[in-house]
Amino acid sequence: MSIPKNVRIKDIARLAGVSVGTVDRVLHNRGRVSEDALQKVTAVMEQIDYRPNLIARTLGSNKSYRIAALIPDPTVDPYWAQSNQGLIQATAEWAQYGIDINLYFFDLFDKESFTKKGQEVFEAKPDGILAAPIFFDEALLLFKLFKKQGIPYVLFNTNIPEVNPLSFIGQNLFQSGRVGAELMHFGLHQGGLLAVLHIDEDIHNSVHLLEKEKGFREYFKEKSKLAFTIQDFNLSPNDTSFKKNFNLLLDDTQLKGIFVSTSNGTSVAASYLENHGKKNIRLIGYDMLNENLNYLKSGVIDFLINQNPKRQVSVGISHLANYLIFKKRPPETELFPLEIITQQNLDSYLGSGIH
Amino acid sequence: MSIPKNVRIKDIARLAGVSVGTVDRVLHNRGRVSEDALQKVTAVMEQIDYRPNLIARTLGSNKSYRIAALIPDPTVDPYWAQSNQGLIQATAEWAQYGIDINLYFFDLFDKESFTKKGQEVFEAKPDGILAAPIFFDEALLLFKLFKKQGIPYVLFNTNIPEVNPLSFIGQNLFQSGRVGAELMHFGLHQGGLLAVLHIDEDIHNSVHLLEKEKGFREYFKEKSKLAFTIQDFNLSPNDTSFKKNFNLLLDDTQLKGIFVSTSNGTSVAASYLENHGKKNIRLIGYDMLNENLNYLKSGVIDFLINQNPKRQVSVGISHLANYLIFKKRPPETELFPLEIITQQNLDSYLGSGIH
DNA sequence: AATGGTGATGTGCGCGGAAACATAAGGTAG
DNA sequence: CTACCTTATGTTTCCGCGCACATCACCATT
Repeated sequence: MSIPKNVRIKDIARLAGVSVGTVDRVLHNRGRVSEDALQKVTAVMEQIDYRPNLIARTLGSNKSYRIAALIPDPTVDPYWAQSNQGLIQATAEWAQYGIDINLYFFDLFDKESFTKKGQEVFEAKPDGILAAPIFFDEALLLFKLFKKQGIPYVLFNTNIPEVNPLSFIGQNLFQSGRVGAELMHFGLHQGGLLAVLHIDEDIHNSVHLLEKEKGFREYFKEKSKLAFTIQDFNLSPNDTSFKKNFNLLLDDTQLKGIFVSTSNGTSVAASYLENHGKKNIRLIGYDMLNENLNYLKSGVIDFLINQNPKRQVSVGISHLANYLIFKKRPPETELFPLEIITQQNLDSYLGSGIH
Repeated sequence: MSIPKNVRIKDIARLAGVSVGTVDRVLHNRGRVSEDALQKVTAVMEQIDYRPNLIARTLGSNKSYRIAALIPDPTVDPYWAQSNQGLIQATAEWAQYGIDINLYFFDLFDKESFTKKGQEVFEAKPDGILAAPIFFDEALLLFKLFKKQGIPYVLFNTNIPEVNPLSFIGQNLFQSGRVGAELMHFGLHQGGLLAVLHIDEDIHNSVHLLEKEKGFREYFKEKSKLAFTIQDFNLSPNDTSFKKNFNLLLDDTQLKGIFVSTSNGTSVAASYLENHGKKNIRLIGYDMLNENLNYLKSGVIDFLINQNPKRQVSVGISHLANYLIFKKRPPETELFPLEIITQQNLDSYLGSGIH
């Protein structure tokens, strides 16, 4: 076994009969290199697998980068609070590599606030951007601007393929609906009514919630031999008729299961279900928010599908940082596994450092 | 917002009024420092959050470390083949940090082979060891030896707390059995017979398989309102009576579900179940081996619990490498999440880079 | 008093790459 | 022909740390 002592720029220079400066210029196409020298260097390069020492590169350059993070205000929403946790963790992790993360929080229910904070990001001229572009039209405009400026951005949670982000991080929502359906189906041995609830204060992400519903419906159409009716409800917890409508639904003797498409909605549904006292209704929802975990432990919620907002963010930052420091291109889209959380595996998820 | 320009050793030296050499000696408790100087330096250290620049440290030292990996021969077993994948990946990942990984494969069914390969590792005097110590007694002897030598070792898959590894990476097997039971229970609406199968060519890890069974049984005792009989079987696929026994089990009209405690056994059980043609028997097993995945896709297997051998190894190497290079102590035990794999979330797991 | 030992402290080099800087050759305009 | 610019190329410095080595003060031994 030969020891492939890592090739250095110095080695290439020696082999090509030029100086390290020239090799450096060739490697970074900085020009100012004669045809002759370029030939010699590329010839050597082709024969040798040169992999620059990233450690040395980072140390030398000693640049510092500013990344702007544009997410909904974490103080008013537990889901986005988890994203923010990811940011805090990433800040600590990347500080010593000269990555500085600046936070821009916008109001989850106010499109104008998104645009305003987006403007602020623009004026700050960061070296990279991580964002949850939950308002489609506004985000479209904003990121076309960033594209023109050549500032790289990574999107998470919600994709906007039209603006061609450096990378998108999230989940396959359609498939996520199918997983929900599968879990639901697994526990049922007779037909009946299934409810798909979109409980949200706002309708901005209705398109995405609908994806989950479509997957949920498709699975049942495709797989189930039993007869199920699937009804969907768009509810806002602020609505006055919310309580009435919900209890009406729970009164239906045919009701067998509830699938909630939002993380915050999951615990709302759970609280109603618990108060109503009805047993044997399956409840499947999203995400490891504290309230959800309590209902999972007490058995009101059967399954949670984990979207892992914290890790989405931390991977997003990591992609940006690697791109800025090491010029390493991240995957165009990174779809997270659709993790299934139950009463019994919950602790193992909480305990593992990854979450 | 003040910019906390990263503190360097030089800064500490300046603030404490000593030279960088002295600071260095204090930081690494190398001694040869006067009480006076030590006071001054520690005083500064307490006021300042010094975090050494790992980049510079690695670059400068430019040491190379040899890690020995002691695992069962991956060519004869798909489970250990996945572990080996993790090793291959880790080798590439850590090469540029000067980490050299040497492989030592032993025969999964031969204790002497384990001891022999262990001896070889010992003679090679590596800087660190990653091992799957599946033969308890032999491993006990071996690692006491390494402990005496002061060579750090990380264990995975199977723990031997008696030898105090630098870190153990694996899963809570008891809880894993509970998860299996929970999933089983979720799909059943009437009592009957449940079988726990330990299908293994060998009995070496019987203790660990038993942990899973204990968890499985406890869950049902604790949670189920229906009447279940749980029977356990120790089977070896090489055994002549294997086929007969298995079909006898499947003929039992009371049989409602099968829980297989081993990854290789899972597909064996699945093949018998499929051939027998009996429907509505739940099958739950372990790990994303190719054969298992096929049976999961075709619906013979309902759930797989993922032990993630590949990631266990890659995390193990990462812990060792960080310890050797950066002196960063890994957690004493790192228990992986008990991931639940189904037909519908399978692709999301295969697609995500983590697995 | 000269020598040597010891412990405390400071200095300087090297790691690999990036980039500023220095040098040398060649060409052009006045 | 000189002054000056351009382009190709080589040389040096810097990044932060670890470590080998140099230095120095102090004390003991002969």
